[in-house]
Amino acid sequence: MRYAEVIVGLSAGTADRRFTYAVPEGMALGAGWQVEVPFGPRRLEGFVLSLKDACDLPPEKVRSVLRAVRAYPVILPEMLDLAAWMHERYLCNLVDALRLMLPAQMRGGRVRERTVRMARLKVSCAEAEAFAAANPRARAQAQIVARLLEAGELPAPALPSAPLRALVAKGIAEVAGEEVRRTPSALRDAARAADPELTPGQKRAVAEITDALERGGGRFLLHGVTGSGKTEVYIRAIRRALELGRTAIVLVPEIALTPQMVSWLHARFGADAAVLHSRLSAGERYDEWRRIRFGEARVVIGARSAVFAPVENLGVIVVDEEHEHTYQSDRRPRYDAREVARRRADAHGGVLILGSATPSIDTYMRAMPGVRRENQLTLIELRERVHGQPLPEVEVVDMRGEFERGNHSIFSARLARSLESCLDGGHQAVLFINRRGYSTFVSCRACGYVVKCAACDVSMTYHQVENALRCHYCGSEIPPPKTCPQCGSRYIKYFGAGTQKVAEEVMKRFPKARVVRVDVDTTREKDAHEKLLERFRRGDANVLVGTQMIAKGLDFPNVTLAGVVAADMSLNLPDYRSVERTFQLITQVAGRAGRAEYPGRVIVQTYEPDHYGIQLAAKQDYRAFYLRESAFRRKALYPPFTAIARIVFAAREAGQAQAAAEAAAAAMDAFLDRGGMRPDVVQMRAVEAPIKLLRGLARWQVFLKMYFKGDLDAVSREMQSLADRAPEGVTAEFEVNPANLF
DNA sequence: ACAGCTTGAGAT
DNA sequence: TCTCAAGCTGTC
Repeated sequence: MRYAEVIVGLSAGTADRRFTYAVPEGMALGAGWQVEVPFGPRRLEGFVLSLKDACDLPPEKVRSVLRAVRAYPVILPEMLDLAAWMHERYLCNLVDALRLMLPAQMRGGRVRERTVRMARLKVSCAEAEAFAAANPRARAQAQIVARLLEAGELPAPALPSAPLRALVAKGIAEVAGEEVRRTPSALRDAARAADPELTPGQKRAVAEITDALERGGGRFLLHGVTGSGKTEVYIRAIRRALELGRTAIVLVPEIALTPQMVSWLHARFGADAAVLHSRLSAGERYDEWRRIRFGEARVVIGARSAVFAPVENLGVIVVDEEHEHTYQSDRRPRYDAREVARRRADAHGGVLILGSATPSIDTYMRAMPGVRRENQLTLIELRERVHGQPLPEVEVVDMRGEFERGNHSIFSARLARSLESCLDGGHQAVLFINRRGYSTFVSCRACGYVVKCAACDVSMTYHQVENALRCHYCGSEIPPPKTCPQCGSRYIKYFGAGTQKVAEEVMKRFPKARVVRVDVDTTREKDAHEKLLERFRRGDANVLVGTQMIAKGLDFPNVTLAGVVAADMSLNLPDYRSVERTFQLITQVAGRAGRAEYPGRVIVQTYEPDHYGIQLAAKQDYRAFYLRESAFRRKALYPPFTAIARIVFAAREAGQAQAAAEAAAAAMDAFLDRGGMRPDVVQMRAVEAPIKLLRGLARWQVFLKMYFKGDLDAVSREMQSLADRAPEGVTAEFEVNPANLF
């Protein structure tokens, strides 16, 4: 008798272990297979971890596997190991890790087979034509016959159903389930492109990476200035991997924001490329997954979750724009795709490439000397842009001076002049403002009241197009007040500028401007993002106004001006990474201008022109910025020199959240003393969260900061278990080095 | 997740 | 001493 060790599809702590089932005689089964098993009174999906020949449980307790859901292992052995590692590393249930590894529609047992019903003729061409001629009154039927004669077969849902049914009933046509692969639109009809000539820097980078690939792996930080052609380096490394019979994964921060990366890869790898991302339809995603699983597609491109693509024999894994925080999952399991990528590369003896023009401080530090061997990255630098264009000049404009000179508009004289001449010259401009909506907050001049969301502790943003105040955290909307809700005054004023206002001002002041606005509000619909960018690419629009979602990877040759309307907006956020993020934003924005033959100009408006983050970004001196910023982090005891962990407690009543946080903090105190860990901990306390009310729930947190050398794993385990035991009515979320501190 | 069981405080 | 509901435990 054979037995299967199964992880059942129940995401509960007490069920998060192996259960042993008997394998019925003759049932094909193996590690990584998806099964259906009896569990108490219910049937559940499960995953086989391993098979064995003996079982020490009393026989009456052992039940049998009901069926194998699919006739092949859905999870490869390497991925089973990966799930086990994630279980340890991210303190999640094993099932939750396993479930990340297959598309949503394959979970939960019953999955429809992915067939499209196709209609085709059941009789010869001559007979079909004869039928059409003999039945002149059945025009719709004749039309279908004509279309089928032309096309051979057509998807049944695309044809009028009543006449089609009639044809089937008469034996003229038939409808059968046919397996059809749905190819995502991005992959359709892309032309194969030729290889461009590499710069000397690119050649060196490719040589170093492919060398490592052939010698059993390596980990690289590819630090290349904007426009230095990092993508081409990825492509050549991937090409080599394919030549060696291996596969590749390319991760991008968000697929909708980097359509060009998708088309580049497809242009170079054709049908070898597969795309995985959240905006695919269920069917598309399943088909792509299967193409990958069965080796039909060997290059996978996708956002965070594509790191779990079921490739075998992985040779290259690229994490593009490595510094983006979208690589950290905000849901459980709270994995970091960069870590998972590294782990997969190691498991396959493959190469990991982290690429960025502005690496995170954390990553760059690992490319410096003196780092522990297992964390070490090899630094490869691309210092020159591909066509030898210079990096654009960045001008920092002091907005305080503008105000003194009587210019109260959102554009400095410098930016206004530059935009004017850019448009006069027939070129295009990109303007960034890191806030969507029209006005960033609404306030009463008489009493100073600021309109806040009723469910969240944040001020509401005025959206002019919708004429509503909107909360950017929970999405709720209210009509703008005509009088102050607090003092009744009618002097309600709108402060600050968002994308809507900037777009409006541009149209008002520059008659030549044809504006497109790109932010979450204009890109909610499927493909809206691509359509808006396409308008800009074709030249139907000449000014692109947007939030930082447009800062990445855009490559428009006719853009000669890039402007940051208010650089301070991200500089003064209450987060230790605000300077790093501002530096990244300015550098990325600067990289959008002057990518082809015309030189680019970049204008950064700020009220703090002397801030090192802004000055060094203007000089585009990453190394100097790194040295300065890492010195600050070391001194102020911020990551990566320390680790931050927190449990956020949320409850209807502030008192409940506070009590839960204080109880957990007391338990942590006891734990730290018991384990002798106190000296490693910089800080541990219960405090109100920076945003104390979110979606109607009061929030408190246990905030912990500890030295890098401390036993973070042990502390994390304790904090996770405290979070798991949160009292009734209180939700608790545990996070290590969270992407957002609110 | 959910059923079946234990256990504990009030009602008879 | 009985009863009902709220916590606890086990699910191969």
